[in-house]
Amino acid sequence: MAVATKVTNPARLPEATVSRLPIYLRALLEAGDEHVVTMSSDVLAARAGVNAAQVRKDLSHLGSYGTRGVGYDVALLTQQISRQLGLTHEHNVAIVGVGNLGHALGNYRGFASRGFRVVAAFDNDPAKVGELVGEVVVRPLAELEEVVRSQSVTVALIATPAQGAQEVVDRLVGAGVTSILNFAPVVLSVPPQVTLRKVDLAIELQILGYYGLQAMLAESH
Amino acid sequence: MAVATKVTNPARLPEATVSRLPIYLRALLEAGDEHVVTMSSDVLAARAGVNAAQVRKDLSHLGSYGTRGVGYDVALLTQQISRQLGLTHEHNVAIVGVGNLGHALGNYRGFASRGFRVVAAFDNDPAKVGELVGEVVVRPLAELEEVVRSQSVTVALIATPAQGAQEVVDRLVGAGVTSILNFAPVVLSVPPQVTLRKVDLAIELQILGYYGLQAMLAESH
DNA sequence: CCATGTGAAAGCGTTCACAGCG
DNA sequence: CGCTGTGAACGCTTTCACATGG
Repeated sequence: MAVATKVTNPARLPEATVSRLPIYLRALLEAGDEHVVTMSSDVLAARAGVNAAQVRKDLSHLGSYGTRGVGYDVALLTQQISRQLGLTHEHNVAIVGVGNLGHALGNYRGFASRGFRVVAAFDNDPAKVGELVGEVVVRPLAELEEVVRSQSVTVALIATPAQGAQEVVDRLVGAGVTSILNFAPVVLSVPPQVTLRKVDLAIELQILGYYGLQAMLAESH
Repeated sequence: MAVATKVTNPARLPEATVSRLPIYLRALLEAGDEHVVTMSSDVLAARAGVNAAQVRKDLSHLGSYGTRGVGYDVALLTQQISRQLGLTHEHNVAIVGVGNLGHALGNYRGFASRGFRVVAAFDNDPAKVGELVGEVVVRPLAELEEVVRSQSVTVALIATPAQGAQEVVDRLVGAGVTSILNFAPVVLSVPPQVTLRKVDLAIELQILGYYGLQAMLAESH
């Protein structure tokens, strides 16, 4: 009934599509660097490591940015995906927990490239306060709310031990953070309007362990 | 037609189930530490952050290890999941690429706990060769095949820059590695008998960016 | 009586196959 | 003619609802 607006329609994308858009974007940026002007779904699929039909279906959700018989304009598609992902906006990031991982995150190149900027780091160990991680000075956890608010932090990376993590998350959310990436080996809860994703090395290894075992068993008939 | 053997049947588990077993396992280990003897699917679900029906369906794939009217025996279920995940086997791990991330991986506690042991680290920067990462000495990439074979490495963590990664993977696979966890921001190819999983910070951030943007748009009607 | 284990239903995601358009 | 965009088919995952059994 309702006539859907077409190109400017901010319709929700399927989750699976959202999770692949950054892969397409990376492939397109690399292609752009190589001065590739146009790309078919076949080629993009090969570069992204997925099926060509999947690429077309995913991209069709963004609108109609391809040309039949030709392919997709690399520059145009790059721009459309960037816009959808909100990479045109700036995201201020805080790192909580400055152990080995926190340091690695702070020094990671690839934030700045696409609109993410680390503006604060926190740790509850007084010995670490004052250290430099990436380009910011480590502050005590007590200053978390104040800094999150004053620096307009919307994204947080949790690199604390498991035990303190839920409390940290509650405080971050209370101070206005809306997106959280959790590296701590613990299940965290957030209110529904906050997005929480996790990166868990131990879990990934155990999954690899399962398939490794299956391969061994298959090998020995 | 074929009569399926029951408990000892090493049937393939659904992928989605495999990816949740490590979460259940962690919850069960924590419960064990708290001297919890028995757990219902409701409680386990709450601790794992999933739906109770999901827990029961997942666990039903392992066999029938619950007691109706009571719940699951924590010790028994812990043991069954560990066995399924191959955690009773030892997995020798190599880290390739010893930058910030490689160091963080090398120092990560949580390998040893469940059958994974870092036995080698490699880097092609001569300045890094000889450094200590975790408990192993960094070796030059030239020694990769020799060490993978002599140390029976089956699992590799790729923490190199994007450009060298595919070549490293090819060499690892050639030398007998069967499971790879890729941290480099690039799409890698492996033969079908090798399991490849990826952890990609830039992609995770961009996904967060999408949902963060959606939340902002929703907020302003 | 209570919680498991499981068919059945509903929901998503992927892949196919081809109509349609440049 | 070639490649996109898409309806339809298929398969996997989640959730429901309840029969089953300790």
